[in-house]
Amino acid sequence: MGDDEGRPSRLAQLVAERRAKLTALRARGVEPYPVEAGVTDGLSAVAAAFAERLAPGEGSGQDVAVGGRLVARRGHGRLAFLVLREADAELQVMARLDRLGPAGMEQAAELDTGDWVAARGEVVRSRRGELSVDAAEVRLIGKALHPLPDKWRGLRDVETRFRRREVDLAVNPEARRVFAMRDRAVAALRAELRDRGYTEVETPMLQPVPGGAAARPFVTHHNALGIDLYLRIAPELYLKRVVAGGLPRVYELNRSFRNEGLSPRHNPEFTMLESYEAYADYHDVMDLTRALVQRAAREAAGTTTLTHAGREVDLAGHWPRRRLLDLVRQVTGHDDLSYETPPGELATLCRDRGAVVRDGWGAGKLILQLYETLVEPTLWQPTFVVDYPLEVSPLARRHRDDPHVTERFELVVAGRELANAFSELTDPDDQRARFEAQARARAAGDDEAMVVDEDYLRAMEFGMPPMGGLGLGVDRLVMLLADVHSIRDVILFPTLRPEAGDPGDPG
RNA sequence: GGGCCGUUAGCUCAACGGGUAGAGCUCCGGACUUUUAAUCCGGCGGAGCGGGUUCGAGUCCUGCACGGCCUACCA
Repeated sequence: MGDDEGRPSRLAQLVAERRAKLTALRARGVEPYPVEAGVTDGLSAVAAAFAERLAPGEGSGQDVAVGGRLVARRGHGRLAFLVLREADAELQVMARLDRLGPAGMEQAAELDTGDWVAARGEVVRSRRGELSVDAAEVRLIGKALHPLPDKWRGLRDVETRFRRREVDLAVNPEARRVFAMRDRAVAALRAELRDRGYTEVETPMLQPVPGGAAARPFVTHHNALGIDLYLRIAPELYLKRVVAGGLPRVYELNRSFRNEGLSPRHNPEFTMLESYEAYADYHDVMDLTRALVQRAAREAAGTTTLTHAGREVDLAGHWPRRRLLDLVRQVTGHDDLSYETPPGELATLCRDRGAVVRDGWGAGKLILQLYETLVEPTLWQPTFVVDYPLEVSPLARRHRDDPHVTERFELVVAGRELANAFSELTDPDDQRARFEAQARARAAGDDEAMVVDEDYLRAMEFGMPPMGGLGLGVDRLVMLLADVHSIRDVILFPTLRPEAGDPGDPG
């Protein structure tokens, strides 16, 4: 495109100019992609070490060797200022003819923004007070063939930001902020679990029977074994087998995969924290969940009082625990609703209130539907919604006082589910009956219903301790903490359709 | 999957009732030894792809591609 009549596009011209420089360098025996950089000092370390030192115009007498991406250049004839950036740190390099000589100055002048550059020299403060390296040597260590986006306004186009995250990270501080926050949040979750004596484990992502959640899986194929395998939709069943094996506290923080539609809140691969603790019940897990989220907030955002979508979210203190049925009774004004209310009556109520209904749904599913439609979006401050209907909770233990519900909770913050947890079902006969009910639903056309997992049932038959389990959506937690509203902003390389055109052409 | 909206130079943005598109950054050439969105002078570069209507389409209609938002399923 734009390439007809032999007239190169602007981009092609820019790339050609940079390629010409690269060719000229090689002709002079200079390698534009050397194996070693000679960088011994980090930009941020140098900036920090001299932050409070040196008066304008003063030299330190100390040499450093730094590296970074050239993000700005200000030439003054016999003097040039080069700005190097490494992550969020920037440092100015002064290239002076006096110091570098004609050949060195020429090399510095040939650099383009975007190039990776190493500079060695004395740390000084410029006359205008900017910390600088008075370069004795400036060296190209990685030539950029493509121009950087606008140095002031960065890269705005959302599609390009996701497709070329390297450019987004290079020029948009906001992108770096979000992923730095993600790192701190994940580290905080691991630290809290470690402090509580949890063991981090890794269980199969390739599973012969996809279990642990209600979702459609991705299917793949193993050539040597000649079998289909599924990318896991949850690690749950394997983790519970590890607890059955005698590790009392385990967790896994890693990817799961669900073959569902994409949205600002759903990516086909997403990161979930799942933890299981022997001798704990769902009340204990609520305490754990609150500790995890509060610690992640403190260590990633620096506070438990967040702003999200322009509204305050206060994660401090204790969080209310509300029974799901009570919330539905309250929002509908029907105080007599129960899991024994005839499904036909509930279906009518659903339709009246704009909730989607399908044939064959029982009271539990219908009440859940009312909750999800009418209540969940309105819960802004952190709330534990407890005691979910039995029929929609095939892996959760029956409630000790109420046969219609399970000891299950979801944590809702900012109108969204952040975690899902329960007192785990440990009775193999009950589990078999639940699987069979799921299998019947599956046979009736529910392709998200679970299948009977005999390996898992046999593991249960060896005996499981009572345990509490947790699933926490890590991407959504980061969205909450970072105050971003698309899951694609917290996943480095979100799933996108391939670009049109030759897929082998690197743009 | 369905609905609505978007796509102008490498990047960030304009303009106009349908009449042949303009700026900043980047880049190239020149000046400049203390700038920091450096400055000054000169220069290169453009309508996602394909049809249609029209004397004439970036602008109107339409098909496709990709994206965004809403919706459906889920975390």
